[in-house]
Amino acid sequence: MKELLKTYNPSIVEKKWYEKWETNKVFSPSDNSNLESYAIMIPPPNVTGKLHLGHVLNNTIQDVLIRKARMQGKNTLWLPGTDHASIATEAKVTKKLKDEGIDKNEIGRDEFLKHAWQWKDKYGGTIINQLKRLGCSCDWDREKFTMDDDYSNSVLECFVKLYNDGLIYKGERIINWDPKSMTALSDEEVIYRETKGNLWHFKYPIKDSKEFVIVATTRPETMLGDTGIAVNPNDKRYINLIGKSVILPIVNKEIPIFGDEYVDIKFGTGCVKVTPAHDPNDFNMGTKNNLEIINIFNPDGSINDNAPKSYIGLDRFEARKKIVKEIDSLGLLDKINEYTHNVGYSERTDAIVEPYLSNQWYLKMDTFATKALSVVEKEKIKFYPSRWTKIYNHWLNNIKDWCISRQLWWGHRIPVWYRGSEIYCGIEPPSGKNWIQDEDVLDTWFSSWLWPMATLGWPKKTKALKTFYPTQDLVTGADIIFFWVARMIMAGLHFEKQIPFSNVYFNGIVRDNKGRKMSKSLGNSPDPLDLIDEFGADALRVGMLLIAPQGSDIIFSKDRIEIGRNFINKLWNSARFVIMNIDDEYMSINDPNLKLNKTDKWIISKLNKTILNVNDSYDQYKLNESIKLVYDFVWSDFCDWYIEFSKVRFYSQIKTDKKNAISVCVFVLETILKLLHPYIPFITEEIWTMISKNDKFLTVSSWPSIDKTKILPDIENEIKIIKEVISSIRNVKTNLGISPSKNIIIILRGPENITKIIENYADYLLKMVKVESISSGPKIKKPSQSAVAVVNNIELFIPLAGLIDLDKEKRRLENQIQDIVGRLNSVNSKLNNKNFISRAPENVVKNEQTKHNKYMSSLEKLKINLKSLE
RNA sequence: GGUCGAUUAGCUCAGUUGGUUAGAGUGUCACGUUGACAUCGUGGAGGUCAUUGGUUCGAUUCCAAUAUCGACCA
Repeated sequence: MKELLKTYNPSIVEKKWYEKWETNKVFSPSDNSNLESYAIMIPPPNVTGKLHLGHVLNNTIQDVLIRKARMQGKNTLWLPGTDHASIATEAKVTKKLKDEGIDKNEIGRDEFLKHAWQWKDKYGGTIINQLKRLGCSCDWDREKFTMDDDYSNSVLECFVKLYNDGLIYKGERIINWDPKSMTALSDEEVIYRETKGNLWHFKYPIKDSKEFVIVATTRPETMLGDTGIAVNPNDKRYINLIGKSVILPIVNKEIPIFGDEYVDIKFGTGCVKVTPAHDPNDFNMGTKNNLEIINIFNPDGSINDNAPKSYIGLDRFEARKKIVKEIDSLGLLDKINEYTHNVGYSERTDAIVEPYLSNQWYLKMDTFATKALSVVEKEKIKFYPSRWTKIYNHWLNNIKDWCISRQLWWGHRIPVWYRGSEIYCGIEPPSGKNWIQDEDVLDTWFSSWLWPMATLGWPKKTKALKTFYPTQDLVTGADIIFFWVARMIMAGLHFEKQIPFSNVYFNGIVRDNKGRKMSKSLGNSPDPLDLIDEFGADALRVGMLLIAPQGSDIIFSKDRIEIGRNFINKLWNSARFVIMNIDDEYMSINDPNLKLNKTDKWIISKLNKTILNVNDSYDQYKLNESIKLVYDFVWSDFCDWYIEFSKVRFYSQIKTDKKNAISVCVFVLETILKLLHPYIPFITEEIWTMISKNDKFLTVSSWPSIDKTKILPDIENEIKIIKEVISSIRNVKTNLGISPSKNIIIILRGPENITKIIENYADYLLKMVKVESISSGPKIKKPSQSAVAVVNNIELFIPLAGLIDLDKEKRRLENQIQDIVGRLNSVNSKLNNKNFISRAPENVVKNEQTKHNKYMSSLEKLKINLKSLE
């Protein structure tokens, strides 16, 4: 007999199994297999990032899906990797150098990149090791980094193809400029937040007049670049001003007043200062009305030498203060209103984004968008939850060209070469001298949109690509639906003419117990590794998933992980009990010598039902539901009832009884381990090794099959009656203050077909609720001073002479009567309604009538018994 | 401002062709340890299913409006 520790200790077990799995390459699929393929590409985290709870949720879901597919016998690939996160990484390296007194621009591009690679080598890999601690079953041999040589080559080839197809162009436009990292951003990288500010009203003197126009602005500093004043031509207040001009204060320059219907008559004063170089709407008005375009900012957000001398070099916010002060001193400040408006911030650096006229590379999006819309509309790609489809559609229907160039060094350098006015696109420079490569790199998402293909070797026609592309499922946060999901769909359709995946599961956001997002600044984000150390990875995984309904945000607290740990411990102890009792060779479930009794058939029936429901839940990507089903089966069916039933046979004098019971226990436990393995891989593998005769890893064993012929409603019903009898006796004992260990006898009055069934379980009633003897009969007399329970139309009497407290028993019966009366009222209100009888479906009416009869019968019995106490 | 989602027990959440006086875990109360587990067992209390209308024989479920919260977009 083996003896296990009373409490499960995850730390040693988890380390041991991960090493064994890795050494034995159980996570590595074949590129040459006839089996059905199943692949998931990890959303690559930032290479120098650290694991947070969001990653835990996201990657646990992927691991659950991949482990189940693997057990289902598919050729299963979960491909891991990381991305280079251009802006964030460059900012970190720049800061590190600055702290060491090194200026990035002084050391130059090549030297800077050496430092960046050192940084990557130092911090890269941290998150990969953390994923291993979590139990992720990725094929680590295929790990990719978006700046690996082969991957980089894929990105550049992609650029060249698109350039040659005329889909990439360079253009001068107003873009979103991040003055902190000094690069252009795409529209998606700007986050708008409501920000308290002011609406400053300035008076601009009208030329050759003593009058003014009043303009309102949230950004006074931009006035240095004003080149016109716009009014709505339908605005009667100002119609006579069109064609005149104003003298721009401070700059002292004449600028025209013109009419443009774009101006909102109701907003502000109805007069708009126009700064074409620093506002997209002004840019449109400016080009339409032939205004001068004056850029007044340096790339770092300071004022350049297009401004009056005293402003040159000032930071934009310093300049703002100075402008307001100077306008005021000129007597031209009309008023200042408080004003809350949306301000754009850089997603990566949180700097206020500056609209900035700049020459950038763009990708034309219209044809990409049309195709990407179509595959989702036709449900070739499905979203879970489906509501994200609308958001996806809306974005694609309003899409603008994608600004893909970034003024950074860390990333894929744009493969375009210049010589004088000549331009050439290619990975290698053309022959001849003096070709200079474009200085910019590509947006990080321009590399990760190729992720499902380039990780498999695209554009080379590799075996891996043939075997695993298209992939099946993608699991990601909805916050990158545009950045990444939509663009992968575009890239897949354009380059491989195939969707990159069939299903997209959007996992929710992990929040703290006050509902706030986890963030570094709030310090409300626990380190997952600490949680793993404290509770074990299995507990963390199952704790998170139990509270993670499809796509909903989850409120995190340690309590949840304790629930996970408690479940792990419960499973451990149920296994401990089974293992302690394997002192003999147990039988296979298919052994003809195995004799199943009704409790065996019951648990097997429940088990098959559970597998059926679990499979259904998986099919709908309801992973919280499927784990809950197994959780309930393990705890409420297997542990609470089946194991308790089995103890009767474990301690029986008949040897075959024990052998039968332990055989079924082992079978059910093995199946439980299989069902739970995707969720809690470590402990299930550990227990599997201890009980299974099979020397294969659980990780690569088979997913349980269903035998519908073993789902037996009659048996389930019979056991239900027995459970009710047992619960009723417990209820009587507790409520009357009788010790659970007190032996009792019971007397059953009612139809013999039912009372006989109950009598068959005498051994169980003795073991579980100390029933010494049972007598029964349709008309047997109720002993005086006995408690009563009504179960399935049977009166169950417990003689308690000298022990019974009549008041307590009365109260108990009155409570039960009250309950039944309530139910009866509800049924009667339906049955007394003629419309219900005539219009409700027959089976519903019949069901209500059955309930009515049942309640009436119970009520009658309870009432008589209550009366007999008086 | 537009679009979408949420609102169920003290707390965290389940609950689909509309039909059970609505379920779980946690917390709470009482009781309980010589044969798996106190990270446990047994029994109890606890809900006008946000509000108001509508559809229906019947609404937690479908529809509309309102309130509150959240997300995305402008």
